[in-house]
Amino acid sequence: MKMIKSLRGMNDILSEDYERFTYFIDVATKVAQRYGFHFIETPLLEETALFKRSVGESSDIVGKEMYQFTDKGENDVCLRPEGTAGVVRAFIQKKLDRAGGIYRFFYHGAMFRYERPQKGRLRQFHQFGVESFGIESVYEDASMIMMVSDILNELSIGYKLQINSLGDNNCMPQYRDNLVKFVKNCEDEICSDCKRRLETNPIRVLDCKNEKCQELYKDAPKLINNLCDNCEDDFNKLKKILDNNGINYEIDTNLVRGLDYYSKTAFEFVSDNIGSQSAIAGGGRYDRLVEFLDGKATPAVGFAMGIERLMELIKMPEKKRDGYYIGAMDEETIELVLNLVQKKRKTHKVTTDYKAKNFKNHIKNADKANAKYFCMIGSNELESGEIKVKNLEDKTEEIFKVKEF
RNA sequence: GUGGGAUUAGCUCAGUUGGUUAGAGCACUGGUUUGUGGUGCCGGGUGUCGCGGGUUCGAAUCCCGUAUCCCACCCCA
Repeated sequence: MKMIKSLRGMNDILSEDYERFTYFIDVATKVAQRYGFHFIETPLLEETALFKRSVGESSDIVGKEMYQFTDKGENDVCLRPEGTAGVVRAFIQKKLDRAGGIYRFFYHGAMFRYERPQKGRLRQFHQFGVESFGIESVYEDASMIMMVSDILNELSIGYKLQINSLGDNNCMPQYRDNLVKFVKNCEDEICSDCKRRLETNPIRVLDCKNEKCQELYKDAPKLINNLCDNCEDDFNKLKKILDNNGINYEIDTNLVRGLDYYSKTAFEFVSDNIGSQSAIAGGGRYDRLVEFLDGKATPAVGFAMGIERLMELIKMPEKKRDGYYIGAMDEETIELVLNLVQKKRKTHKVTTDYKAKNFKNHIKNADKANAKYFCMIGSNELESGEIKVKNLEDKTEEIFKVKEF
């Protein structure tokens, strides 16, 4: 019979990986809560229309790169490819846009994209993200960047921060036209990918990997030099806040977003240590998305980080010995041992072995289990009613009465 | 979707121009030094050589297909 394996690009997370995984979630959760964010859980499955509308019909994304299917009720549904759309939908559905005020959410969970897998790029992967609603001020953008920085610092992950401004309705469309005009002038020389981008998503020519194209675009207009007053003002403020808080960054005029609802602040944290899929966190302002999804216009900003990519970069804190190991030396003491184990488990981590073994074997087990305290029960202990408990860290021993242990 | 590399023990990997019975380290496991630790010693599974075909007297080795992983591109919400 053929062995059943997990689907392509879908991994199990266990043992060491799981420890790293939960360690990341714990740290990120703690930091997000310090910034005043609250957990939100949204469904893994949503109506396809939600993503169609938020992402737009433009590129390959819809249909080609989403897990889309018709369910038994004939609904066109989709496994969520990202977290923002669902959170925004929930925000609108709970009428928080009408209620007014400030709402800050964080989430983490599985996302699904039907792509060809690479390292740090799976079909089922996990993201941690936050979304903030109701704040127009660029200070929120800045504090979001600082939040990511805090998380990465606590995990001892090195990074580079890149920022850019995407402009808004006033300046972006005009800039796009100018860029298209510029690129059309050298259309004969650009690569075939860029020719296609010119039609589908012109801004994306800016981060083309072809060296020849980059050479051609060297003198292309830069959005950063064509921002309207409001956008420029905010971008300057952002830089100032980051400077004031000792956050290093570089301005990457080629850092772009494909989708229409993004505006103003865009940022990305990248690592040198994980190959071409180097972005470990990305975010920005999306003041238009709530309205796109039929809510009342609400300014918003958020970010998401890919947990699998971060996992290989996390430096775990040193493991400490923890809990007890209790072993039986003779057949007749096994029952007593198991009683003590159960009693102790009300308050501590306890490992044991169901077989009577000699001292060496037990202490080996204790060591493997990374126990902090070690005790053994044999005929001697049965007679005296006393047991020795050894601290495996500092090698001291203490004697307890069995009843009081 | 496009191009390239890989797949042998639980893990990391050897494996001769195709030749008889398939290798190391670690891990695992049994015994043992008869009560104080990451040991020592003796022994042991370590295996459909990714899967399916083909060539051959004979395939881990050569050929074709396929799956998965890795690398780069596309895309990146």
